[in-house]
Amino acid sequence: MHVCTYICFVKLEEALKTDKFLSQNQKAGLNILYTAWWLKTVISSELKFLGLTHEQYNVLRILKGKHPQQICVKDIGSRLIEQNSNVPRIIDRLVAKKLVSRNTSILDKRETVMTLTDSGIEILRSATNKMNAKLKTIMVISEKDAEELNRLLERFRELE
Amino acid sequence: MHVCTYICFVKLEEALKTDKFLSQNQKAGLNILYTAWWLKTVISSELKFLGLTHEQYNVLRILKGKHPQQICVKDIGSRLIEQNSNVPRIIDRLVAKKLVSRNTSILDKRETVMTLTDSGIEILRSATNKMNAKLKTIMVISEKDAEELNRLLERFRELE
DNA sequence: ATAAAATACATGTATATACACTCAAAAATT
DNA sequence: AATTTTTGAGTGTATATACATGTATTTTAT
Repeated sequence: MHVCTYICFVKLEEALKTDKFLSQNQKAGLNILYTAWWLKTVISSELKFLGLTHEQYNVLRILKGKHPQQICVKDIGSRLIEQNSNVPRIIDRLVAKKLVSRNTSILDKRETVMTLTDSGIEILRSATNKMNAKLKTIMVISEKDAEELNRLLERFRELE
Repeated sequence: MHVCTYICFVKLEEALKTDKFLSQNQKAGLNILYTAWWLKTVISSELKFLGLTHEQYNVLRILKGKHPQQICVKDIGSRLIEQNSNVPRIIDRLVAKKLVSRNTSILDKRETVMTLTDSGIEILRSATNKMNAKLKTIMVISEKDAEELNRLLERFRELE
């Protein structure tokens, strides 16, 4: 039994203590959920030392993508993986840590627009360095396999 | 642009509003996270009508697997996909709904053991029927593709 | 120009996650 | 047998998710 630093089991059967899967299809569903959980755990664990959560890091990265332009709450939300994320509250925490500045938009007063502060840029740089180094050690499948994996995941999400 | 009932984008580029991926490997990571989120959303949406959450459903299924034997908190936890789940509190809600009965183990008084109640069995039957019907309509890749997907996901989790 | 509808965000509630800490019971050590 | 260590569960806190509702602003329709 191979237990890695993050209590990761390579075999799904070992992770879930069962080998009763109705089909390869059902097993794939569970496998996707488990792999996502494992990946989130690894990522969160790296970010913890910087006092950031996974979602806070994702929001900072989205802000970086537009920097120095401002970006509104709705546009941040539409770029997040978990599309039901409550962006205003994630921003609350980033503002409290002075990593992000928040203002009402002049063009449309309904909108709240955000930009990274200097310390936001700085902490994001550290986080990204740490993350890239870590991901290099854990995501080790070949580009060809990764391409096939992407193809199958998109097919998995297709309906009918 | 194909938007399904669950605001699902088949193409990751559309889901995340970006096509700047550093590598197929990095894209695969995001793709796994997005697919897992989508699958959880579909599952949760089916269960909502029965007043169950995804995690409550998983715990009920684990209890069913042992029924009529009892199972302790630790063993439930070790069978859950999200291995940091706070099992006592999930159980709290199932006990409050009278779907599960909870007792201190006689053999080891540190352990708390659970079994399904009759209404627990009943609601799980409805939930499983609903879920299987739904999953049949959304998980439509071939068994051969699913097998390849499982192989690649396990390879993805390998280290070195 | 005014009223109605839509949009953007904030906020409230329930549940879950992640993790630290406490306490009782059991197991291991002396 | 007494003490120490480990284990299993419960609890507290911060954050996030999911979703409903409220409010101000903008857009559309009349």
